[in-house]
This record gives sequence, C-alpha cells and structure tokens, in this order.
Amino acid sequence: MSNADPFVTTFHRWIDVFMNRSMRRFIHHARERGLSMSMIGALFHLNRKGSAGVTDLGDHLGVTSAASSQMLEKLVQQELILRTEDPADRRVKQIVLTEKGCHVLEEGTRARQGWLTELSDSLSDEEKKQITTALNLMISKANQLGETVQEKK
Amino acid sequence: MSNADPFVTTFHRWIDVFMNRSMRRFIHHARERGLSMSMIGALFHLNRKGSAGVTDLGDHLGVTSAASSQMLEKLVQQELILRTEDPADRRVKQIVLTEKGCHVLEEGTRARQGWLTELSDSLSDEEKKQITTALNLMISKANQLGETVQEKK
DNA sequence: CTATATAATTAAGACGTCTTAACTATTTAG
DNA sequence: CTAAATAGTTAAGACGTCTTAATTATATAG
Repeated sequence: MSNADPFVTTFHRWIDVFMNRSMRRFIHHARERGLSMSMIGALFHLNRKGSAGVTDLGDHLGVTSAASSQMLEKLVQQELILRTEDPADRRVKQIVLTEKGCHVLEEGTRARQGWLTELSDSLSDEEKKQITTALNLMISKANQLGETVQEKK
Repeated sequence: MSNADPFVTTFHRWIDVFMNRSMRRFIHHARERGLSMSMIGALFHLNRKGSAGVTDLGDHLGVTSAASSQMLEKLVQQELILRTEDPADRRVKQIVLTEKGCHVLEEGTRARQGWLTELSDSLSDEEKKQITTALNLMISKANQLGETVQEKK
C-alpha cells in the first residue's frame, strides 16, 4: 500500500489494533446473545437515529424489506425493539429501541470495556486529555462530512 | 451508562462514528466479495500473525476446527490463502495469505479510504499531526498491554 | 371513485455456516 | 512396538438468513 500520508497510515494501523483488541470482544459477546450481524447493525442504527422504518433499516443493512421484517420480528420477540404504527402514515412502522435494547448495547460496550479501562489506566492524565481532544476533533469533523447523516434528534 | 471518565466516554462516541462511517463500508465490500465474517476475521488474523494452523484459527474465531477447515478450503479455492504442511509436524498445516489475499484486504481498506481521505482533507496539517500522535500513543500503549493476548486453551 | 403505488408481512425454498461424529495421518508416551 | 493423543478433513444434518412472490392494508393520482 503506497500511501505516503502518515495520518492515513497511522489510522490504518490504529484500526487494526482496535478491531483486534476491542471490536472482536464486542462481536463475540453479541454472538453469544444470539444476535446476528444484521441485528447488531440494526440496534446500532436505531441507537444512532432514534427511530426508523422497516424498509429504511433494510436498505441501511443492504437487505430486502422482507429480510428486515423477519429480523425485526425476532428483535421484537426478544423485547429489544418496539414496533408501532406511524400515525402520520399507517402503512409504515416506527421502530425504536426498548430500554432492554439499550441495555444490551451497553452490555456489549462493557464487554470491551475491560480493554478500554486497561488502556485508560496505562495512560497519564495528560495523555488521556491529548487523545480525548484528538478524538473529539475527528468526531466533530466526521459529523460535518457527508450530510448523509441525520442527527439523532 | 453514566461513565465519568471523559476519555472513555469520548472513546465510545468515537467508536460509534467510526463504525458507522468506515467499518460499515469495509464489511459491505467484503460481503460483496462473498466473504463471510469468519473469512474476514481469518484474513485479518493471518495478516497480523503471518501464519497460523487450522485449529488455532478456529479457536481465534470461536468455531470448531471442522468449521475452520471448511472455511479455509473456500479461501484456498479463491486463492486467498496458501495451505502447506508444517515440516516440523506433518499433522499441522501452515496457513498464510497469498498476494491475492493481501490484495483483497487492501481493497477492503480502500473501500473505506474514501471517507478517510475526506476526513484527512478536512483537517489542517497541524490537526493531523496532533491526531497522528494521539493514535500512535494509543497503538503503542495497546501493544504493551497483554503483549499478545493469545489465550491458549 | 378507481387504479396504482407503497410499506409491511408471510410463505417457500435456496444457500451458507455451524456442529457432531467418523476417519486418516502423524506424533508422542509408556 | 503399541496405545493414546493430536491435527486436519469429510459427511450428514441442524439452523439461520437471505431471496422472490403473494398478500394485506393504506395512501395518492387521475
């Protein structure tokens, strides 16, 4: 990979470390809960967006509305989401996370928390401050990019 | 989750942004290639470790050696990995990435490159330098933790 | 009002990935 | 040398997720 930009190169190395150390734990945890990738994606999406329709979610995940509907039915059965009729257009369903759904996401987050806490502990206050500033900068810049992203209300 | 540590809180927000903007593209791209999550995990693992055995890889991915063997067979057929006999112990197979395998990983990386480039372009040189430093700090600290978190059963 | 479009669901079936169990080959222990 | 352990493969079948097609309900256009 002939990329000269040290920012980009470092970012890629960072992804590698992060995926292996943190994300893997999260995914493993979710799998043990019986959640598929699509389900995880749906929960994340709902957490970000607040609410969505069946077809919207399917589009986001790259599957048909039928597949989306079937998957959401399972999440409803597990009480991770709530599926209600949109009063403005009664053909569409409004999907939102239940408290239990939020909780599951938080648990997943905690599954990687061990590593994150270790990482945090190995950093001085000064270093943490520096990194926090850098991450916040990226978050804010990222949010300014591509208006494809609607703010989570 | 009311976590007082601003580093941890910011980190979580960053994960949210990163997963949605960058990782999703990568996964989508891999899926289009016909690569399952396990396959992606295997390729990443091989890229990091250089080589591994069938059972090792299965353990890493959380599946049986049978499942690992079947999945690796597909990767061999796609010429993404090379499977050779270990001369030191002829029962074990040494799995390594082929050049094509490396290439596929790079392509996946490029799939998210668009976003990363955009992000990079929206940052000043000073900001990039600052973030690069912060990321390098985390990478180095992370690598010091549990050196190689390789829990052998 | 009628015809058409849209959102969601359901059913049937294709396909992929996983598991267990049986099997082969090789190594190690006694 | 023989017996047990280990690494990998293969086969059979369970299970999950996807797709297409048909169906219901609602909204909108002419």
